[in-house]
Amino acid sequence: MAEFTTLEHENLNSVVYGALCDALMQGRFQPGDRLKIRDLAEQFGTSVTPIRDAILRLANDEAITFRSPRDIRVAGLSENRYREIRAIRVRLEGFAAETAAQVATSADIQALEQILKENEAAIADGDRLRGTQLNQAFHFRLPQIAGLPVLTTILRRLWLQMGPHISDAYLAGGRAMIDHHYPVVEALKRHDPAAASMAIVDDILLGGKPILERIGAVVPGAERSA
Amino acid sequence: MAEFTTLEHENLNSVVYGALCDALMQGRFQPGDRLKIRDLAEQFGTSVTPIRDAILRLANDEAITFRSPRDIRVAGLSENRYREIRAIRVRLEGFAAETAAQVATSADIQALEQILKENEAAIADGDRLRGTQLNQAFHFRLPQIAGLPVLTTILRRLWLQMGPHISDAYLAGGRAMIDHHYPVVEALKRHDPAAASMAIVDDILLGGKPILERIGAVVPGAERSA
DNA sequence: ATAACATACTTGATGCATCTTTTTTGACGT
DNA sequence: ACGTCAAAAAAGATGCATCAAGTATGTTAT
Repeated sequence: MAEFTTLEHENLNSVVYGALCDALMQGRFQPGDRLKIRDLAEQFGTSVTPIRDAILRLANDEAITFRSPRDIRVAGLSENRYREIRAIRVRLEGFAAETAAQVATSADIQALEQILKENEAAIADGDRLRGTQLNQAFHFRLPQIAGLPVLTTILRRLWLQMGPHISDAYLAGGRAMIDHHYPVVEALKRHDPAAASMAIVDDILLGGKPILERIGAVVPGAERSA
Repeated sequence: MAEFTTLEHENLNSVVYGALCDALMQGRFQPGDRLKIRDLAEQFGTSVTPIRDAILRLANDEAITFRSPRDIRVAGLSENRYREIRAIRVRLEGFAAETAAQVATSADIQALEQILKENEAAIADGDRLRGTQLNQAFHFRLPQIAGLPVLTTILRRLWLQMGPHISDAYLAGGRAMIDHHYPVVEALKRHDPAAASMAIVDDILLGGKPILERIGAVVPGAERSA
C-alpha cells in the first residue's frame, strides 16, 4: 500500500494564513503594526471566523502578539531575541547544509544555481521584494534537499518572526547577502558537509549584521504571544 | 520605565490548548486517536469555538493532523520523522546545555538536583506519569537556565509531537532515562559546556532507543497538518 | 480653556445556527 | 454472505449575533 501525504485542505483559514505568512516574510508589515480582524475580513472578503483562525495560528507562531486583550500587533524583536534566533539558525541551517552536502543530486545543485542566477538579476534590477524572496528560497532549499521537513517548519517560524525586520535591513546589506551563497553551492558540489555548514553559518552571521544594527532602535513590543 | 512581560490572556482557548498540550505531553493520547470538537466542548463545558481555536493551534504545531476534512487525529510519527526530531534535539538541547553550563547559578543547580531527587522517588513509586513529567521538566530546565525562550518554544513543539509515543516507551526505558541526567548536572557544576552538551546528547540518543523500537509498529498517519 | 465625566464606538471572545461534505448504516439485490 | 447504493447522522467550516472591555469622543462644569 502506497504512502500518501495528507492532502491540503484548502480551508479559508489556510488561505488567509498563507497570505499573511507571505506578507510577513516579505516584510510587508512593520513591527508593531496593528491587525484588525474585521478589517482583514473585509479585505479578504470572508467573515471574521477564518481571519480569527489565521490570526490565532500566527499568534501561536509568535509572529504576532496580543499587546492587550483587544490589540493585535505584529511582534517586535528584541536584540536578545534576535541573537537567540540567529544562534538557533546557525545550528539548524548548519545541520541542514551538512546533510544536504551528503545527499545533493546534480538536479538539486542546478536548482540552487538557478535561484542564485535569478537573485543576481533581482539585485541588478533593484527588485528588493524579489531579492528577499529568493534569498529565503535559497535558505529553505537546503533543508528541503536534505529531506528535513521538521527543520523546515521550525525555520519557517523563525523567518516569520524575522520578516518584518529583514526587509528594512536588506537594502543596507545589499549584495553582500548573496555573496556567501556561492561557497555553499561549491561545498555541495564537492559533497563537503563541513564546508557547506561553515559557508551557511558565515552567511547567517555576516548577513545578520545589518539586521542587528537596525533592531536596537525599533522594539515596540518584543514579547510573548497568547 | 520597567519592562513588563505581556500578561497572559487567560482565554478559554488558551486554557483548552494548555490542557490538551499537557495531555499530549503526558502520553494520555495515543497516536491516531480521534478528537471530536463537539465531544471536547462538552467535556470542557464550553462552546465549540474555543475548542476549535485550540485544535487549530495544535494542528499548527503539527501535534494533531486532519487526516481528512472532517477527521481530526493525534499525529503519528514515522521513524524518519522521529530520527529527524532526535537529530534536531541533539543540536538544540546541546546548545542549551552548553549555554546553561556557562551561566548556571547554584540555585539553578539545586533546582535541577531537586528535580532529579523527585524523579528518583517517582521511579521508586512506579509513578510513570510523574516520572515522565519530571524527565520533561529536567530537559526544559536547561534552556530556561540558559535564558533561551525561543529554543524552549521549539522544544515544546517537538515534545508535543513525541508525547503520544514516549509514554509507551518510558516503561521499557525504565531507570536508564534518568541515569544520563547526573553527568549533566555535574558538568554544569564544573561550568564545562562541552561535557554538558555531550551528556545531554547521550541522554537523548540512548533514551530515545526504546521509542525508536516501538515506532516501527505504530504509524497510523505520520504526515502534514492543515 | 481645561479637566472630568458620560456616552457612543471599537474590537476581540464566545456561543450558536446553518451549510456542505463525509461517514456510517442498513436495506436490497446478487 | 457479500457488495452496492441510498438515506440519515455526524462533523468541521463558515457566518453572524451578542457580550464585555477598552478607547475615543463630546459635553459640561469650573
